[in-house]
Amino acid sequence: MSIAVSDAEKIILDALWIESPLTAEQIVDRVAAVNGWEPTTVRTLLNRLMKKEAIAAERVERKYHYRPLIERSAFLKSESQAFLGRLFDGKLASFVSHFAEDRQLGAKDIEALKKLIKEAESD
Amino acid sequence: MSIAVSDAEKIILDALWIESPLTAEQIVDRVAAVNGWEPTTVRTLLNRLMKKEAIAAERVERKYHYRPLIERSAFLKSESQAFLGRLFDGKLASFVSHFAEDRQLGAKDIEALKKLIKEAESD
DNA sequence: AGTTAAATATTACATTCGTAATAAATAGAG
DNA sequence: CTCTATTTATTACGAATGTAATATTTAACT
Repeated sequence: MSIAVSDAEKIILDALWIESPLTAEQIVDRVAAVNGWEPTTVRTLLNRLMKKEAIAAERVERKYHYRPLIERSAFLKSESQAFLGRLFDGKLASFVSHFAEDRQLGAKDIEALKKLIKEAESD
Repeated sequence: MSIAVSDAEKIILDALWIESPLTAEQIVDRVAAVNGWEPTTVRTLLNRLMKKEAIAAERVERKYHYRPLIERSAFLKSESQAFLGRLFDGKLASFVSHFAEDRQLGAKDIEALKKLIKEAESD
């Protein structure tokens, strides 16, 4: 199975998926204030992601330049599968069905879904 | 926000959502072997769920009879929202879209989605 | 009433996670 | 060459989780 990335770690990855490589300092700038974190917290998360081999770093003079080793789409895929497996027997349809029963399906969702279905059918 | 239920605890809840009330012993019978758990592990999980007020128990002579306090559908709803929020900006369509891009959208899913859309539009 | 068996309650212990503080290394300033 | 500032590395610590072992209570048997 894939690498386990915690919620806090995912915030770091998000920054790197938007842009990479980034130095620790740049990552601090992008995520610390928003999440109410101290810079050291960000460093800890970077180190944990390194240990998990979810990111890699290259030393350029004094500083490390970090980049993701796992792809965003692969991550989303595995997280989605884990979610559906855990709660909906792995079936997307079950999930959407539950969603609909609960009236969480808004007009906008319906429009978006229609479009997706059309696309999926056309190719 | 809702009660935080861990993965292991959810397995206990699943058993109680299928049938309740159940005694600790009955729950052990239903989940211990399948998950490779000792009976004491099941007791621990029951106690934790009690503390979280996710389940309740009534003592009948020597034994407790457990029943869920949170509903399955409410649990699924909150977990679904947490999932979508964490990974897809809270948008169902984004999730499905990612699914489609990844070609994980099967014919059956499409059928189910169409049906749901029809239902959602009709009422 | 004392002993045992069954059930519940308490305690344990390693890992992961969130959240950092502190220590060490090293490049540049003087 | 020594001091300082910057950057990285190590250590910390409580809560939650997975996974149980042990202790206590209590009903029932002798």
